[in-house]
Amino acid sequence: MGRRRQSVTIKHVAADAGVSLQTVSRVINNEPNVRPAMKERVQASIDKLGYVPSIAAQRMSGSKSYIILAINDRDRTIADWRAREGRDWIDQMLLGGMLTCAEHGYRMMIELVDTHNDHVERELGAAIAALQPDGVILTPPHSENDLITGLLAKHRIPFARIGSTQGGPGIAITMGDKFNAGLATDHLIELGHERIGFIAGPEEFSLANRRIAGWEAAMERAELSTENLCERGDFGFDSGAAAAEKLLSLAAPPTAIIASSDQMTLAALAVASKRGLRVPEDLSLVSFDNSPIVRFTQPPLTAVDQPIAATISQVVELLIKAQSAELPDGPTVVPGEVIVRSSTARAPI
Amino acid sequence: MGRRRQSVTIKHVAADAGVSLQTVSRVINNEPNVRPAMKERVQASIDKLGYVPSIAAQRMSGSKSYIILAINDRDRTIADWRAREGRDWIDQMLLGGMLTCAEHGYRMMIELVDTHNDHVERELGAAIAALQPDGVILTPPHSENDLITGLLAKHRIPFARIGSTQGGPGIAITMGDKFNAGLATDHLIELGHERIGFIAGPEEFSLANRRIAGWEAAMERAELSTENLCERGDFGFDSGAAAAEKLLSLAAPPTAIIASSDQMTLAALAVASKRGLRVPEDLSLVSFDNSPIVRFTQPPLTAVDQPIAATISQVVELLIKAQSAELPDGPTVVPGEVIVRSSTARAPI
DNA sequence: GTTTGCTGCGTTAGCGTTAACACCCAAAGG
DNA sequence: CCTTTGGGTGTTAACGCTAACGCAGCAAAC
Repeated sequence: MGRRRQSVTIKHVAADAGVSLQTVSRVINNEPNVRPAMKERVQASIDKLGYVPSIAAQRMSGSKSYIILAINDRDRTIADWRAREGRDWIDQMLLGGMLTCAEHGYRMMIELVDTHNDHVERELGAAIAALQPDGVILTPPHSENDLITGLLAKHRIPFARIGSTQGGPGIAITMGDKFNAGLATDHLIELGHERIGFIAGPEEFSLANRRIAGWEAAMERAELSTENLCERGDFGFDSGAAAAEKLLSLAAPPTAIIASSDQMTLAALAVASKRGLRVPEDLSLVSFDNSPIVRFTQPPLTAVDQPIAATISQVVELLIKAQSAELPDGPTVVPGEVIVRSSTARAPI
Repeated sequence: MGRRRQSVTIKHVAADAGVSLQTVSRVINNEPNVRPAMKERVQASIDKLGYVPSIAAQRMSGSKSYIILAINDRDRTIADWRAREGRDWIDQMLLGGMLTCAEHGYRMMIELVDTHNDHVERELGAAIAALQPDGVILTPPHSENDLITGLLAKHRIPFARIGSTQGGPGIAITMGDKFNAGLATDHLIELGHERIGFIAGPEEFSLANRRIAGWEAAMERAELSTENLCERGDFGFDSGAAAAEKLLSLAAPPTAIIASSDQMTLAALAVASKRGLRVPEDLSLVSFDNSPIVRFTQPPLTAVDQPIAATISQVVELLIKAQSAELPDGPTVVPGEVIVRSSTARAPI
């Protein structure tokens, strides 16, 4: 196999236009101090030859890499995949991110990293060194891993922490978990519910706690008790079932339950049906995530839509800007909304 | 902004180990003719300094780019995304591909390209010139676009055509559409069905035609008629509903329907329920794709599982091998299987 | 004892691009 | 008229890595 070379390089363009390499480079990068006539001439040669700069070479000579790296948890991703459970986090992220990247001439790459691994730092370090991205997007639970954020800060790479409200380096952006949980709770309160259960996510996800806070605040505003009404799960089906069992076994069981993931809500639905409870007549359910599956359950679920794509899209814009300008200071919040379907109704009398 | 340099380069390692750059390079690339003692010494320095080669530089010096590029249709991807309809093609592809890439030290990148655009060639050309991938994966309908395959062949980049049985350059691999359709049909025949309808995909997808062929062959083997029993859709809900209406309005309506996508099957389910037909007592349904949603419908759908992840995984392996060895000649077929759930039952008497 | 061949390293010359600087020329200022 | 300024362009030297070749040293073959 012979060495495979780039077919048409900046040299060819320069030769064709009869100018120096640097002038072509200037045109490519839209730099000032090029006469319009010259610019046009070079551009004509570029178009004629179908020249596209090699990002590898661009990166080599010290400029940007035009790559935004999104870090996801490998274990969780693989688990989701095997289960084919339809948590479409990656899909949403990929699209929101990729389209926005493309608009700015960037590309997005996904890297799966093990969270529960001793050498997260090593794995991530390898990825950054190999790819030299211009920006990094951290998804939960990586977004609050100090080792990772420290590493990125040290390398001076702009990065964003999705789903984190903590201060510190990097852009913090959340999907308004507290606000959204409040929305869901208010929706149920308006329907006359007074005992509203909450199935939260695991403690290691700070968003889980923020959602609890939102639910509690809404309950407090309405002067309703939250005693015993909060259980934790791990976002998966089984844990959701266990939590729902507990809540529905209470002496005064809730007439509505908000669960922090579609899977857990599905579990609650199954438990309710097993216990002979009709949804929504006897029990109202509100889900979180609004992934595709909730439209096809019986009944279709009222759900809080998490604006993943919009969030990632905004993050990408911020990261690209971050290279020239300074980052915004406080955490950014992208609010979601409640999509009302048929799993919520007026509270039973 | 100062020029951002790679923190630890091959030079540092060479200096630390007291050897030449080339020797370090040889160790990195596992080349022969390095004494074990030397190799160990260099490796120790690499580990100590936490060195990782820059893929940009590797690519520059004429070696591989360690990037596999997956081309998807932008329009369709965006449409799926907007609709949140849970077609998890990208998810599956990403995972099957990324994990296998990672095993071999490669990375997978996704590129969204407009099919119905005049400048597909330009867009794709730009992507390969910029990225210089070691291999390209073409998904339908790109896989049968001669402009694209021609371009790749010209650039001598190994590529795979997913879902294409056509001969020609590149690796052809399909998910056994004909075989799988036969499986689905046989399943229904075994249950005693004699009038089995088929809702196919659009003609521009050759897999749609192969599925029809599989269905027809199975029907023929069982000496059953296929007359009027095949309708086309575009894989989406509405077209599926229209097709189901037609089939169920026949003088002798089918007792079972196979639809070529989950969305179309969902539509058939809705149409059946509107017409007062019970599934599976009055009408059996078999779906294609087995995406997450089919487990949560009422009843859960019997579906042909398309082994997307496994297929992409295998393709990646082939592409990586293709760089050194020659490609396999004929088209490869990865068979799927029928996942039996509750939407199929014995034919009504 | 010379030739041949192989192993195990080092040296050099790029790969395609941009940063940094050098240069020329015209217009402005003294 | 001579300087200064700065816009427009070319030249050179990296960037981090690998291919290609060079050159010892040693063993087997003639």
